[in-house]
Amino acid sequence: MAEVTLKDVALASGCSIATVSRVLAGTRPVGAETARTVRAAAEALGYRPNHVARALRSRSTGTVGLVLPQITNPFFPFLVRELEHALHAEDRAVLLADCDDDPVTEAARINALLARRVDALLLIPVDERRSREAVAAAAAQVPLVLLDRGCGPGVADSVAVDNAAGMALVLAHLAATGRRRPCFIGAAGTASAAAERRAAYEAGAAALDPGAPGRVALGDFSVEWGRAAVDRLWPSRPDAVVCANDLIAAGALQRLRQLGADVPGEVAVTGFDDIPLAGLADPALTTVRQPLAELAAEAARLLSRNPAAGPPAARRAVRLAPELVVRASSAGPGTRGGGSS
Amino acid sequence: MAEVTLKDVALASGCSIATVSRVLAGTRPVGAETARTVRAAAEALGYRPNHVARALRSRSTGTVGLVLPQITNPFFPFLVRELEHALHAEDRAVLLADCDDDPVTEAARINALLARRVDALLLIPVDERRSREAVAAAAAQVPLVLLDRGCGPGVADSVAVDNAAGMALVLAHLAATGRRRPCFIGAAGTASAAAERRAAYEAGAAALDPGAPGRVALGDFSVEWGRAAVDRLWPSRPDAVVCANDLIAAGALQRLRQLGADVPGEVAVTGFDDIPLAGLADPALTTVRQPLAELAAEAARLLSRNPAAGPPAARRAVRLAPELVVRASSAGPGTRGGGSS
DNA sequence: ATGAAAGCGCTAACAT
DNA sequence: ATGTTAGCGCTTTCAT
Repeated sequence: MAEVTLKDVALASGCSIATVSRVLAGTRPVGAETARTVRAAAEALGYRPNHVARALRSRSTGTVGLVLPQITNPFFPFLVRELEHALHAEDRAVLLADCDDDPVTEAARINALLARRVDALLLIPVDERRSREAVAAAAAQVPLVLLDRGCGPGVADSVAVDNAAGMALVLAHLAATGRRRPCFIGAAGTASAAAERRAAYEAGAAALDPGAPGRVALGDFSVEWGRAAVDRLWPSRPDAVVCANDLIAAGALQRLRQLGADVPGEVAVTGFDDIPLAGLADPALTTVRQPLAELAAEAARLLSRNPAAGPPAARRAVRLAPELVVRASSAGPGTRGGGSS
Repeated sequence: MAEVTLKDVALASGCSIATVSRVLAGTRPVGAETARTVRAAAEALGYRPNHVARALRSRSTGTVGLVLPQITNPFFPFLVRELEHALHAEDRAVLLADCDDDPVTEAARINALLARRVDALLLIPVDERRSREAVAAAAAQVPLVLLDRGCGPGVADSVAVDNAAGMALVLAHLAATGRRRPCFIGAAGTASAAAERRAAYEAGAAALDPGAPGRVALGDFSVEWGRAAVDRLWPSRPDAVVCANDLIAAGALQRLRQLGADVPGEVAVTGFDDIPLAGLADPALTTVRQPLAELAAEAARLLSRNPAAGPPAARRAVRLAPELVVRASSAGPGTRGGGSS
């Protein structure tokens, strides 16, 4: 039951602990014969390397911190899963921190992870502005990649979906299916997803209808806000309700139904993100699917970029193309009632 | 930019590193005067303890592993959030592992966390039987608490909701609102949530209707299964569809609506867990709410139980009482149409 | 109350 | 290719 250490393996295999270390860590060339002996001894004794000691000596914990605003936001668990798999695949462990959507908690969590000597930080900032200081400080200490949301220019590398492209897909689809009076339910604030989707709507919708950019209601990314916003926008009788994410769209859908509106016959509803809820809504939500696995892979790749080579490499801002998922909530106006897809 | 160590603080404050350690870790009595000086020096230099070195020396990483079947199961993120907060509150960090619902991956993840020297393991087993071996082996090495699902008798301490009590609440509610022909859509397998909810339904429903225990369909905990199961059970015209969790209930609701059934007028539908989807469904789902914060707190408490005291303390199996949340999907049969609650 | 010194288990120079 | 020797930064005896 006592811990088996390198020393034990060295004793058992009749060579020095340095050699054993080299064999087991594969760090230097080693005699084929010795290697076999050592591995056998390690196996026999049930040796398990002590990552803590290794980390202290090598100054690398093999651990990355994952900091996110709220794990309960239904969009994040999928991202977390992909990240966890991508990282474990290269033998890095994931220290998880949930910030409760609060920049102060976020700063505390970042510090806690830094104190634990994470090799790198993967971070979805709580707030574009209020997270900046803590994020910039952290980025000065370890490689840091921003995910999904930005945090001001030049703070760190970032990976996100191309929000503008996604919104353009939605608007093109609505135009192609004959919608002419769109409106937009978005989120206030400067978070990149909120701002970019809003800006893209305003830019794209003007081509459809000069009045469209005016039909905008801004709140937060919640179901409740989706419901409330419909009360503000429905009186202007839009034929499409473009929502900044699926939660808002779910709320909008619910409220429209309560008001007796015919979706999609009278009015189309679209979301963004393609969380599971989108497929379950009635009618099922047309939405924009984020390339989660690719986002995760790209983030992991960015983390592994050797930061020591050459001058402080320019920040990268990777944007990945999303995909439109057409479901019943935006079926052509002629198609009354819609079916589930 | 170089790391500030205890030695630097000792030099700056003119005392030994041992004293500094004692001041900063609050481990032993120390002169008030010295303490002040040391703290000032630490502050001035921006000293940050190195948890890795501390862990190597003290044989405690201050880290607990959280192993779960699938973070994308919508029930888990809430539990994860509560656990994260409970643990960070006592300065423990959380290493997250997602098992992709696969016992083999689960075993690998457990080993990875053990190699990282987690102080303890919080684990939601993938499978009652197939997880047992790996879990038992892990429990022999570190304190381990099972969450939400069991893993055979006596393997480890466990914390879960009282599934039988929850199901009894549902059946009592249905009986009180005049339902007489319930049926049950559950999950096959031996996972405790599946088995206990199923058994409780069968026990409780027999009192309502001798034929009820026969109207049971067993699949998995998914929306798809909920949909499919309705096709099997609806022909027998139940007046209540009791589901083993909210995902199943969401699927059942959707399919019933497609078949033109009137919920709740003609048939009530109930879920279990109270995930956010439950409130969003139409009609909103009557369900059983798990006391998540209490479950998390209890799990954290169990982890902190000093395992070194006395004989290997008997395993604890803590069961917490759930709460019935009545919504529109089970409004009395007379109340046609229901409103959103 | 404080200091000196010995490691925790490992990797990385430096020898050989 | 292998062994020897220093530590990584900290906590913890053991002295004083």
